[in-house]
Amino acid sequence: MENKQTGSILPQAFYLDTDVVAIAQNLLGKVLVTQFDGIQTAGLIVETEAYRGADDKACHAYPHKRTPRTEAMFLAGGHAYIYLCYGMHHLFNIVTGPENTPNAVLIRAIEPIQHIEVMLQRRQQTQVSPRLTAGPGALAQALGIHVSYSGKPLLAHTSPFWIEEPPYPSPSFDIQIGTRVGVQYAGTCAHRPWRFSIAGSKWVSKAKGS
DNA sequence: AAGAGGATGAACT
DNA sequence: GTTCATCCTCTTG
Repeated sequence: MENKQTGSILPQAFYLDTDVVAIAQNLLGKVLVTQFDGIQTAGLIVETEAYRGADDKACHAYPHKRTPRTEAMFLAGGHAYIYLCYGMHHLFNIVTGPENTPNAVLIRAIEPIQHIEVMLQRRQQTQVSPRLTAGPGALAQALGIHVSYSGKPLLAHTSPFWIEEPPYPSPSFDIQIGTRVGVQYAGTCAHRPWRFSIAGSKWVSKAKGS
């Protein structure tokens, strides 16, 4: 029942890199923290996907297309892009690159770290298992993330969410590379190896088409 | 104004 | 492996 505050928040500079694919890899092993109603829940990022608005048909903002939904992706790196998928799942993305560069990293799975009992309650589960936080819709629900927070920054402890360095030196890991899930409509872009996960982690989602 | 489909997950057979 | 819940967004007319 303690709110650990040991990690340091990643600065905006981390998110301003124009290479969203590199950032997607660099986010593995970092800690995603959310804070709602004064209670923090957190998990280690173990699976990500990169989306690039300029030339990636799988990206909602392709090709640089502004709509009310994708507007948040045009913010500077270090903001959240959250949208509702299939009418019920809130998918959490991190905007990257300079302003007006609609790139984002989808967080697909985390390893629960903090206030797991709160996550279980939000998910209406009783047993801790990968089902708790494996998959973008699952982890968003576990962390209390809602589309109404789309466009919020991740840069301060006053934000609803942010990303920290892990509180202790994390062991080195290999990165598993694959194709993104559920983007078959994107033609050849669907074959891009832009899905990354921590090799061997049991907290990574089981994807159908990869 | 209307319709199709989606960066999913759970519960089935 | 298959079905389907559920609703917003975008495209088309």
